[in-house]
Amino acid sequence: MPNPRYQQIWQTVQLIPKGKVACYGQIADLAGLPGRARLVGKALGKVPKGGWQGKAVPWFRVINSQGKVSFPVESEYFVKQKQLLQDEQVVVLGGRVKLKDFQWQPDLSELLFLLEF
DNA sequence: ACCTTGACGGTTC
DNA sequence: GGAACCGCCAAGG
Repeated sequence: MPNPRYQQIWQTVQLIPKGKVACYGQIADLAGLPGRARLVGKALGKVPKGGWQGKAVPWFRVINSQGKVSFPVESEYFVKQKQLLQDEQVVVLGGRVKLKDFQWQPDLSELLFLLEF
């Protein structure tokens, strides 16, 4: 079994709606791990293929606080992430997403609803 | 127990 | 914007 903190992070990432993105730090906060953005990065690097508990983990919807994709532009993963985002109408220019337009901003009622399970 | 390593973040220039 | 710098801290070796 994976580290429980990783599970917590994966589950939080699963809440990001299609067509939206979130930052590492934002996920850390929502997961109850404030200040541990880097841990989120580590956890995403260890997402099991095939998802977690039967659901896919949309790792590609997580970018850094500057709105940039956190992979070297020439890397395979950079291309893949960009592709997956664009497939759901998220605009990626120069490796960057306009957070102002695409960042997930759950309101309180939404969070309470999502945590109902 | 010690050390290195991060898919990071905020501040500052 | 972007680069340098420093803080952060659990995981894994």
